[in-house]
Amino acid sequence: MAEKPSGNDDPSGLSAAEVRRTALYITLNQVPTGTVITYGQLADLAGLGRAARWVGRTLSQLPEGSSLPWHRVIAAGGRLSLPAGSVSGDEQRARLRAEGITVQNNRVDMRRHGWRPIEHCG
DNA sequence: TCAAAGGCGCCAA
DNA sequence: CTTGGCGCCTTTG
Repeated sequence: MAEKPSGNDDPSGLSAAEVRRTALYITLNQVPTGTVITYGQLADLAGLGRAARWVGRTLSQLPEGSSLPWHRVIAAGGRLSLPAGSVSGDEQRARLRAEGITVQNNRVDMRRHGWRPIEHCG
């Protein structure tokens, strides 16, 4: 007992980094269609605390077969972090629009599409 | 083991 | 709108 092999100490066979990344994928998968979420909130909901930066980087390094709604992840205030004109930026706008989300000037209405988990007191 | 750098979004002025 | 600073987590030597 009390063994701590440097590398992976997860009974599931997943490294700590893998678990974190998986948590992010799962949380991102929880985001319903036609809804958007911010990096900070996604990190918080994933249990990563305030690792908004880490989330942004992880999403930027997503594998080709992730099939995750990365386009639903935007910056705070409902602003798109991806610049219009870029491949991912253009695709993000197209996908959001295809889901019924109106994007104007790199801005999305969090009031209408902002994901609200259970909290309705506000 | 410890230390430092990197990278990115968030907030403020 | 632009710029600066912040703080945070991850990764590497």
